[in-house]
Amino acid sequence: MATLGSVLYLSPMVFATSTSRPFLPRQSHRNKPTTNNPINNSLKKCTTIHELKLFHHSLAKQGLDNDVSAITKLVARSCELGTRESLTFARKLFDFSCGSRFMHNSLIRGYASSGLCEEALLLFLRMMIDGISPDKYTFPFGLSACAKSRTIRDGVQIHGLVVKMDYAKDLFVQNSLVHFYAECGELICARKVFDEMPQRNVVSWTSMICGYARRGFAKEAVDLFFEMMRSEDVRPNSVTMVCVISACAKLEDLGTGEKVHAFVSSSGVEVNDLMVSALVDMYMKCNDNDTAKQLFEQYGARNLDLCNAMASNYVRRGLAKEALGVLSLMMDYGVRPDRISMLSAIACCSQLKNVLWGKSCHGYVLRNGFESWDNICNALIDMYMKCGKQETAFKIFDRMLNKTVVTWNTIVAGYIENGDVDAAWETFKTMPEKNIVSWNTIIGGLVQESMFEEAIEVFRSMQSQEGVDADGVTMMSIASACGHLGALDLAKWIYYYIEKNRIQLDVRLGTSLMDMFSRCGDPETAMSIFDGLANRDVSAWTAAIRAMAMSGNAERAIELFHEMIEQGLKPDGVVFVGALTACSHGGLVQQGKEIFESMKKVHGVCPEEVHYGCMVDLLGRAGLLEEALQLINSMPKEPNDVIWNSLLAACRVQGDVEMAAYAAGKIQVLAPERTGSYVLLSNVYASAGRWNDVAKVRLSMKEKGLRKPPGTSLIEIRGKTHEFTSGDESHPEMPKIEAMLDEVSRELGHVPDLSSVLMDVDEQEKRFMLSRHSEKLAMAFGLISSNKGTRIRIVKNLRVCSDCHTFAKLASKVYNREIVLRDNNRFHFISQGKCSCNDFW
DNA sequence: CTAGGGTTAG
Repeated sequence: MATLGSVLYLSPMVFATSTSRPFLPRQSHRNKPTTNNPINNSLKKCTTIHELKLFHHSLAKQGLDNDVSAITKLVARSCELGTRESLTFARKLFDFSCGSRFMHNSLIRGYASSGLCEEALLLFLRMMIDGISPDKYTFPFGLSACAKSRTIRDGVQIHGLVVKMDYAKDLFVQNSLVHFYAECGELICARKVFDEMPQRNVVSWTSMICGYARRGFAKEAVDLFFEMMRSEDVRPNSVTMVCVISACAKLEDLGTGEKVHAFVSSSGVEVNDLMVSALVDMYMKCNDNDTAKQLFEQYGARNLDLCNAMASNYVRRGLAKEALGVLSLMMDYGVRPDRISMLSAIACCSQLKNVLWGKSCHGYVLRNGFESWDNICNALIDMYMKCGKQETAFKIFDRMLNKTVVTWNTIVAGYIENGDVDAAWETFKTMPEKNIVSWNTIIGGLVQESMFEEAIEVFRSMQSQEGVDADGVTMMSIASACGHLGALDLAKWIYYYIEKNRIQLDVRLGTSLMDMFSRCGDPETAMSIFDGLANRDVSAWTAAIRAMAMSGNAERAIELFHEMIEQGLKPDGVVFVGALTACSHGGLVQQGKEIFESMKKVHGVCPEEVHYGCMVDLLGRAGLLEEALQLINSMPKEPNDVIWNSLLAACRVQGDVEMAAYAAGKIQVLAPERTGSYVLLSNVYASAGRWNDVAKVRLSMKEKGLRKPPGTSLIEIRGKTHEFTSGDESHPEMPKIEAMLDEVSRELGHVPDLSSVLMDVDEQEKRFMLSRHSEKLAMAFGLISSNKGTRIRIVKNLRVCSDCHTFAKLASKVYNREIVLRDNNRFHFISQGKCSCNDFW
């Protein structure tokens, strides 16, 4: 496959600099009657400003340069070309001549169609001052200028004039009004004009349908299309079809899209390039790649618009390679990329972080004069920022005349991509305008940097101070932040907030919420969200499996896994991690083995390191340490530290000192900075009473400058989060907490498991240190400060210690409390003296 | 004379 980069360098013919193409108005599908007038015929042959000027010369030579009819025709043709130069030329002739109504109309139309809307409206005004009244042609041109430039005030004035001058019954004028109001976002006004029309033609319907579709009312657009099909004898044409197909694309509803497509095939509406592109775009947006590809192959890669639709959809999904493939295939056919193609191409370079290709795109942009377009500049800034070339990005940024909110957002996102949250925040604070994407960018950046509380704080100020409404993307970030904090009250509030504000709960948001509730220890709510999801993809099923696995319900997790396959979904690497983790946590050795075996054989998914890690967990838990070691040695790739750590953790539970030392040795070579392995190893030695070895491990940690990070536990009481650090006695309720701890150990007969203390100190000291573990402090605080019978939820940053685990089980029985303890590895649902982990973690 | 898809940032 030729890459974009290579084609850019190797095909000078394709990439030769072009003169900017004249802005020709779209061809009418009707054939215009040919005239035999010699002036008309020779004017028709003029396609450049140069030829028009020559024609003017020849008129002068014949003494016809004062002939009103000839000059009028020349002006009209000049306006039709629609380039800046031809319009200037037309204006000169216009200013020297009498300026008939027809000539005014021609010029207003020319200005409007080439985007010089202000000029068009000024001329409209001057025409009336000069006492030439507008006619049924002037109004559509003027309204089209207002629609294009979104100047509502002027358009409304023109509407008033239409009524006053009694043109309100003209079909063309009415259609123009519908289009104008719709384009300016005044859909209610547009609909009012539309509803009051005594007769409507296909343009009326199409304008209204298109207005809905473009303003985000895709459902209304599709409904109106079907209403048109039912009620009137008006038949849709290809323009109507393009509009309604694009509405289906925005709906992302395959069923409706297919219905409309079926109609196209049966109705005999002429299929043109634009319709095929719209269809391909629709199928891609509805996730039906096969049909999209089929159409793409059927209609060929020579179609610029079609390729653009394919490429932009690939980029949107992060498939940069595929997008570049389509574009280079297109270029192989000799089709030159336009600005839309370049938008996709630059976004590809940005995704691939390939600044070399990015630069050649930049060159092509400059050679073709695309850099005057804001969107192209935004894409280039994004590309240079993501490639770490901030200076180049800012050069483009400084030169931009129309910096929009998108431009600023691009800069903020660029900083975040480079991990510079401070710069992102400074830019965010000072940018002249913010929209929901700006907020989502900064909130997402904070979450990415693990600044969860800060993210939630920004989210709160976004609504309370700025009055900005959150959307689904905001909520996904916030749900992720909340999940990391493990704060269930907050999670419930977030769920409620989404319902209250009618934020659409699609699969992606649903999956985020499920993970949030799982991580907050509420698998029931996670599953109820899953039950309510309409279109479950593999990620959604994975979240459900994870929820069940986390809560210790391994059997249900495996059932879900099989149900998913029965429904015809293709499992990916991630869902296997979920299923295998479930087996491991639930001790389902045989099923775990079967699933692992089936990965490659049945489902064609190659097991990766994580999957081996799950298997080592699974075997180790069952006491099959030798088998686990064999599996590690049979791995196709060199095992990493995570896998050895799984074995080490298993050795701790099984009390296998020798293998523990072996595994720890491997980890210390592969990842010397991992403190966890030292701690686990010293745990093993301590359990075996080998204090000399414990001391050695501690000494070697000290030599390497490693310290065991302090254990911290979080507990949420009535919406407020309390943090406890191991040994920290600064909490204001400390006397009560101490009393509670004493009560448990004295009266409930809790015998401290002194082997959990890694230091060789005297017994009393050990006892004291144990009693000040962060999770114990948090549990004691939870017992005294929450209502009887309520669950106690604690989030710990490290693995829970075995003495604290025993303590929790005892407390759950004696005080009749459920305790949910989340550590850095898994959940412990503790109730009536039992834990969902079956004492293995 | 009036209507058209794809358009960068999260």
